[in-house]
Amino acid sequence: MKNVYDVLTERGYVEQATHEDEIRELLGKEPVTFYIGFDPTADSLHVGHFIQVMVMMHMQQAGHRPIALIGGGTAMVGDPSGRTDMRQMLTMEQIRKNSESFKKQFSRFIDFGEGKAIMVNNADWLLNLNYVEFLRDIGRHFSVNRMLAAECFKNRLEKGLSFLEFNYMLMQSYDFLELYRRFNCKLQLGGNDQWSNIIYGVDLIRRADNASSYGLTFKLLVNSEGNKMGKTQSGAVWLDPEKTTPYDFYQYWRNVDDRDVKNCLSLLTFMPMDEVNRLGSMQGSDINHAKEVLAFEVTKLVHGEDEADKALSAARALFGNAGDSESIPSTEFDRSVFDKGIDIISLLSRTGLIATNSEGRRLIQQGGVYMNDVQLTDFAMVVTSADVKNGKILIRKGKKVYHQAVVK
RNA sequence: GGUGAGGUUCCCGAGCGGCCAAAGGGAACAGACUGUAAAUCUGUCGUCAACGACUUCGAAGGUUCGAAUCCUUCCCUCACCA
Repeated sequence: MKNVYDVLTERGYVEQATHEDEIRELLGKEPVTFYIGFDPTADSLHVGHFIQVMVMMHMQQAGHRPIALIGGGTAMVGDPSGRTDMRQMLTMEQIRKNSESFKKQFSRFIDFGEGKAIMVNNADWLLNLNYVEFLRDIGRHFSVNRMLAAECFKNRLEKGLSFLEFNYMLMQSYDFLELYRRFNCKLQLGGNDQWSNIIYGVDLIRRADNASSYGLTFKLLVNSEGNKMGKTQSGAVWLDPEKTTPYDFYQYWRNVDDRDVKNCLSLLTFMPMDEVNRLGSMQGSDINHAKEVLAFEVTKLVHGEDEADKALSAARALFGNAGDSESIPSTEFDRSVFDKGIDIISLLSRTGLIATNSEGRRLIQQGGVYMNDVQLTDFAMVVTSADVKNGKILIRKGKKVYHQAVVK
């Protein structure tokens, strides 16, 4: 069997490693317990987290034991890495709720059965630390001079960094030490923005327990222009179907830039690499096929095959002419609404396609709204039962945002 | 605690008594072109019962016919000093 380190490298996950050769050797010869931390700063994981989860899945498949660490304690502080300003502080209650959501989502991807994986929350050990004790045991191993030189604080030194956040690094390092002691966890993985935090953890384990540990970071999911992927006008692309519908999720991947297709296939699906290479190197409009595969595969992983099928089918119905349009996002309306008639602006507003009435008028004036594939020109028009086709009205905003009003 | 510089519409950033719903850029949205791609071009981009009205320039008061612009107090940020 192929060494998982080589798999991760080949697929393009790996960015930096503390000890490349040792890690590779270790992963090749024995099951290794490793961890990745996730701070519950929102009520759902998003695609940025998903790439980390993918790594965990690869590792678990190779026989290693993942620890999914939920940062209930560290979220109280907030990681300053790569940020230009301080995070909004979360309340205990929010963090607790978010942690619960994370927990559920992890269980969908990772097998937590009998010793195969562990889920922990660092709130369990961080929240009850004694300040002075912590400073004496842990704090003494940290050099402020070195910390200030760390990449992750760089722009914060210009913009301002509170002592609260400055401590984040110590807490994360302490997590690693704690997991090393509890579970013999010798390897910490993370996004490349975590590099500083990780190497200080490795350092701490050496200083405190005189033991070796390792760190490995992964590429962040960025597009060909270097911008973080997984952001849309309406926020992040979430894994929670309530927050990002499977259809929208599918569409996000269906619409990636040509140049990102290969990278996404390799990072976000389990497709064999020769297939990834074949699809990723398609040229011209052929690459649309590869995008369809990408969207389908990622949606399948996250939402299951049923949802992926539905999304694929809906997309084909709307953009081609095959497939059925069942699972296009929809809003239900009472029959009486159309019997009476409803002005188009209110209709758009109730479907959530527009945020304000002005936006709706503008859209129509610009020719950006279609009803049953007919471009609208009059924003004062009234929609009635006569416009209902087969119990629904298909509304299109712009070129590719579809919504249907379903009559109940 | 002292001194200095600041807080402007999603972001960056001009404006410093009327011509300001506020330049410019970015993001975003729509149109054209396309392949549900990119690039490019055009338009839009506070709200509303919309040729007008209303609410915005950290907060609250005040001066003025008139304030984002001046004054007072307060809150916050940054820099240097302590």
